[in-house]
Amino acid sequence: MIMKVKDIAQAAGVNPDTVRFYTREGLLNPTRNPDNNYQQYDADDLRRLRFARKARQLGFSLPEIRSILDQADDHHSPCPMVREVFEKRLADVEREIAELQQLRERMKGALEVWREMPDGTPDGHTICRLIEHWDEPALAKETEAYLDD
Amino acid sequence: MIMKVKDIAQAAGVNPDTVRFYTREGLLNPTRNPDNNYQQYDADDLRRLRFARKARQLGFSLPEIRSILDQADDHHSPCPMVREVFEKRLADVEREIAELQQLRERMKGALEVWREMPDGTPDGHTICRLIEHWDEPALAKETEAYLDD
DNA sequence: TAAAACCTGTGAGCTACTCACAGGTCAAAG
DNA sequence: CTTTGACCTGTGAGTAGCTCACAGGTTTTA
Repeated sequence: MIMKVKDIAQAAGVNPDTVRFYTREGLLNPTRNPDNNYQQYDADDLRRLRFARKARQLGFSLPEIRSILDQADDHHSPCPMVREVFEKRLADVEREIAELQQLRERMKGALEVWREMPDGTPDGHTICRLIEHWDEPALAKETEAYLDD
Repeated sequence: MIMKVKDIAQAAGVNPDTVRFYTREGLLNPTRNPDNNYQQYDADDLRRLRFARKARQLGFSLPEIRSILDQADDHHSPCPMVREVFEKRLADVEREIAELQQLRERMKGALEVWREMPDGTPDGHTICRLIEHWDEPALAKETEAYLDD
């Protein structure tokens, strides 16, 4: 089964440019049609592409995916590494969720407060009191420790 | 009050490079010391910088912030726009949270399933069964509708 | 046979910084 | 008075993962 860029892109549900990009990045290994210089993708490439997309959904980076693919090519089992990276990613996701939830609560609180505040025209001292009266509890003591994060 | 890059950066708790970047982007309007060509920031710049940082924490983009600042310079009240963009951002954050929570559940489910799966060496048909046996319910019917998102 | 639709590679654009570089300036220490 | 170190300057590249634009070649369809 020989596929051109658009064919394999369609079969995997991605943008043809993504296929080209993954090819550039070495995740796919198409052959060449010597007649017209077109890329020729086969079933193995499709498998790799679908794998890469699934891994991306799971939060793996392209270098991680490439390294999994490379190990698989060398007949090593990449799965232990997958488990490891996966657990790290799960922790990342949990942290991201916690941060976003915190942000959401702060935004909701701000909206509450803002409901009673007038708009007001900037007067040289105030730019937008809606935002200036937003307190960010996370960033106290600004004048110190500006290189710590 | 005249401040050099490092001073204002420290006062706002940001990296000096960020100050330079914001200056390049037109968010800050320092004057020049003709003697040595150094940037001179004043209290107004500090106010703008602090405002910009707070707005960033709220999820505003730099173009949005610049437009708020510009409107404030023209003595218009930017606050109605702020309320509007803010509510959009809140909706974005809620959506992000929902997506991440979905992802987390799927990841947890996958870890459950994987606990019973052997690692297995790739055999030419299978790359990493851990990931290949991950089902993504969100992306059904891959071969159709690949341009819909 | 001509237009439409595809293919090619390369390069830029997106976001919000951060860092590196090469060279100029300035304050305190010797 | 000179040296040393810390600061300043602007520009350009790098980050992640695509996406799009461009200019030109090829294949399919009418």
